[in-house]
Amino acid sequence: MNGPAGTFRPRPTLADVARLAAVSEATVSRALGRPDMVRAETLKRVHDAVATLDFTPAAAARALASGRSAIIGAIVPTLASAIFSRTLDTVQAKLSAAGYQLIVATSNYDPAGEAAVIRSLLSQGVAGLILVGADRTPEALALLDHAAIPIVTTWCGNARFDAVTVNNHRAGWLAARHLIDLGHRDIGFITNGIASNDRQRARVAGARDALEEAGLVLQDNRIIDQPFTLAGGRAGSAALLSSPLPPTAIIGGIDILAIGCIAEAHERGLTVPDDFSVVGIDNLDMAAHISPALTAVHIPTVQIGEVAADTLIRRLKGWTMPITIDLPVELIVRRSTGPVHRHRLPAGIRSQSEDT
Amino acid sequence: MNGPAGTFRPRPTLADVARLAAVSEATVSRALGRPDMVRAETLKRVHDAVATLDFTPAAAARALASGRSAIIGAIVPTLASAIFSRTLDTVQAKLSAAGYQLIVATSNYDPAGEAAVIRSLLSQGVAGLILVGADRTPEALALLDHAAIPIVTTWCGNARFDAVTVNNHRAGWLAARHLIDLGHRDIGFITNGIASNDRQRARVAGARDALEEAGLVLQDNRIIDQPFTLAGGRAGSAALLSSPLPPTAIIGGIDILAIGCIAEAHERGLTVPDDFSVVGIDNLDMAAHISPALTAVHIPTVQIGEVAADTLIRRLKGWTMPITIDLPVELIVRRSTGPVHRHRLPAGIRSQSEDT
DNA sequence: AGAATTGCTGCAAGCGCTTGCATTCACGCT
DNA sequence: AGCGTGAATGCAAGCGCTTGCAGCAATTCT
Repeated sequence: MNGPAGTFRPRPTLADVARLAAVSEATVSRALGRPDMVRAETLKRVHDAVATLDFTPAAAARALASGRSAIIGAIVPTLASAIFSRTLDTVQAKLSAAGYQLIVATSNYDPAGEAAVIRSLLSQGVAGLILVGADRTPEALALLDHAAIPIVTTWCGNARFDAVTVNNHRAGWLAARHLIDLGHRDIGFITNGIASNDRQRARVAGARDALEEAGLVLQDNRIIDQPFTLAGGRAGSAALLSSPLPPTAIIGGIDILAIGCIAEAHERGLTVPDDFSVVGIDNLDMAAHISPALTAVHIPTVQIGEVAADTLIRRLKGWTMPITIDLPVELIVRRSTGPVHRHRLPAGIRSQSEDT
Repeated sequence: MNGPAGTFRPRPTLADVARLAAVSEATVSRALGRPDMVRAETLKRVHDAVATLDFTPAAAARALASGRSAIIGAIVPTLASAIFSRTLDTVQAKLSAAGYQLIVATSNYDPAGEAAVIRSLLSQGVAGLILVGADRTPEALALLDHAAIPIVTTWCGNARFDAVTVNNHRAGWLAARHLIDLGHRDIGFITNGIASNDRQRARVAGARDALEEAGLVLQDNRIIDQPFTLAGGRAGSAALLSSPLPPTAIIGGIDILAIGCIAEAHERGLTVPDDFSVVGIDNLDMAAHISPALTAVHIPTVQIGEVAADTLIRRLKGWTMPITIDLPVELIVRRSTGPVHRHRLPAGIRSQSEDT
């Protein structure tokens, strides 16, 4: 289409190589795929022919004939989030090093959309699939079960598939616990799409549990649903701060949301953590560099990608034992959290009205 | 592998559908691909059969038989940068809506690596390719020319391929010009890999030209090479600031670098823009929300993705006219730039030593 | 009414590989 | 010398689809 016209020469095929090397196609095929099956001298002839013709096997033909393909699919909610794109960067690198290609598709956090995407990746003949989370429609599950290919879910998992998980519940718990230890009694949580996002659901639940262990409670009106953007974080914190008795600390279900809170604080002339504390979950690179540096629960995204890719590759090589690998999360305390400063009614009194 | 064993049932094929619908395979194929060629009643029978068998055509077979594939490739330097992953997010969405799959691969900013990746995508039989930049090894170029598939380059381009570009030179120029207008005479530029990164090269050149138009010069020691990370931005600004007579303003070749500069300023107790001004190029979401909000040249990444995908799709539909679309860049002035404050030697005197 | 269209459908030949099986050949053994 | 053995190669049958061409009715035209 763009190349110089007239010079068109069709791609060489196996047959061309075979002819040039004076062997059968079968031998060429084996020379390429199972070199141990051909005599060294023949191998060399084939390789020479391949080189002079600049032959590259047609993946489609290979896939059709062998029933195997070298392409694996990944479905993430979005690529526009550093979280997933970082993970995919690693996945891609690992896969590519192992000779696989990566097809990526996005679901936009929509379970029904995910099912559709699964279907189309499956029809593409992917050899394996990397998915995010364990929430899935029955249709998607049926598709997956029927596919008979290795699948690994990331971030969250269940016994159905291999999984590389992270304890999201604990992430929420750590965030809340840290705040409680600092004396916070009233904590807001900005999150998104709890109904269909198991990671967020678990994080909120973790925070709630930490609070309850301390005899406190995460009121429903302290849980704010906002899009996963800085603006969402700002709007969420604005909502929280505008309540008559605002929380003294806010947890962002993801770092971006937490960073949005800090931005909103700047905008309002409030200072973090003196006016309120903020903790994020993810620990993006960014977290350490904004000011105040963000206290955050670290989610090892890069490792998730590494391990997920490794797990998939192992499966493709014949590994048969189901496996789920849980990667540790860790609280990184920085400057965005501090002890409660503002005058607040003592918790004992407030609880009268709030416990009902 | 994960599904319940024993229930294994091979994927239905065209033949199965044909049998069930009591028509020939050819008719099924046409019913699926060119419905206008099939009588309405037949069409319905086929569709029913497809539905009851839950048939999905095998992409590999289709590709092999037809010589066309529905998968297109994108090669970006990295997925770990918001810039490219945002663009890909759009590309993916557009492509998917048009019935194409997206294979992504990364080159890690390495031209030789890119050539290898191009080769493997080509052997995968991609129907089209989206590339970043116009710098390319001869090997890659040969591969591309020979491939005879539509190709669109993004960010930078040349007449060889369709391109969706952005005037990187102007981006650098705008950034520098803005600073010059504010009275800055000595400007630092943090960038990376100019040798093999045409976008950065153009941005630096743009800044240099703006300076020269004003009778100033961008000294070589004011151009700092650092990795494209926040830490790189910090290190770069640290280097610049540690010179005996530091520049009064710094341009980050990408926003991340500029944000790193601001982080470094905070760390050092300096304030931006009073102690020095900072401008970025990209205008990430983040830019508006950090403090001080970053003055930046806006690069329309989302639109680049949109337009690139559209261009490719149009080509795949038969469009034959070479096209290059240049998208506008724009300076967004925020709070990270201001007039020169610090006492500096008057430009006239300094120029004695610096002009040589 | 007969010929020429037109609209649908089927036949069958691949697309470029892989792979089970048969064949060949060179050894080493008895 | 005869034969089993194993290694290397070739033969040929697909893999699941697409598509040029032919066949056949139903129309339309003269």
